[in-house]
Amino acid sequence: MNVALTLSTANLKKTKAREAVLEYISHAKTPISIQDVENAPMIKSLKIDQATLYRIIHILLDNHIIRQVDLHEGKFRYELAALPHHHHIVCTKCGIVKDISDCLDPKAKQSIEKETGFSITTHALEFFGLCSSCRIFLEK
Amino acid sequence: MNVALTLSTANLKKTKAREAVLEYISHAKTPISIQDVENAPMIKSLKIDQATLYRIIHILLDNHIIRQVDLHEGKFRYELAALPHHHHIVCTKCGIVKDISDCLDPKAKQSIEKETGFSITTHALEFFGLCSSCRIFLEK
DNA sequence: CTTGATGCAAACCGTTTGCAGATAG
DNA sequence: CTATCTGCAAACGGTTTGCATCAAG
Repeated sequence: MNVALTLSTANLKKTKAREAVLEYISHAKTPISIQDVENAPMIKSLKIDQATLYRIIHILLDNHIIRQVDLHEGKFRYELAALPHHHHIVCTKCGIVKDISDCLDPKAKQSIEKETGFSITTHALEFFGLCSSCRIFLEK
Repeated sequence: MNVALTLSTANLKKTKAREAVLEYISHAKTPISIQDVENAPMIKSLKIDQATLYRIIHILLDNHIIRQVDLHEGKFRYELAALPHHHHIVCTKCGIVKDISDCLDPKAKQSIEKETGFSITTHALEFFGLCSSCRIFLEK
């Protein structure tokens, strides 16, 4: 992804902080938390304030450049909004997160809308369990 | 549900605070938050400390009397563990929560375990949208 | 009588905010 | 030059903790 172009397309001022944060998120292999962002060497060296990081994240969310992910950790994570729709599986021991391509049967949405009278805009689906390494470790 | 019996079956001391909290949760129609618990008149009149409420909730969780629900609100909710497995739909405008009976195709679990190498212990599925009242209100 | 439950106060973590000064356009 | 982005510090809401006291068994 072209970070500078993405920012200018969204009419956002190009600043060192914004470029660094977006650069970091766009290279992440899993959804990342604000804490991950602050600890990234690339960001640390710029000494960006935590409040600024939160503000940048909100701007990127508002402009649909990133999306929020909630893996029931008591904090949010973020990933590029351009990624295709998918879900996540989390290891409850080591915390590793993997993407899942599988999704709901699309018929489910309609039947739930009918059942509840809601109009559904989004859904979230998270799986929890043990990754293969943790499972092997626990079996010993 | 018999609150006193539930506590004694789990070898938990029967106290006013525990009985009141469990009584309250067992009559709730939707998953409730700690804040809901403290604001319930029944609980308020007993002047139970917030720290105590959190401790009671943890004990009930540990003993599988209640379960944690995460509706992406930045806080947790709780519901009776004895309720049959189900999911939730949340109105993003007014916050109302409804239960959903629908669930995943059970085949999905196996295919995801195969795809990822994880052994899945739980999953969570949340729907977000507008309830019928809020939708009507917004259309006007 | 003894273990463990409670109240109180302090602290935690993730997040938001107000304000003054810096900087992109 | 002006709008807005940033750093700093303070505060927030949800949650956890240490410690002394109290009550269930």
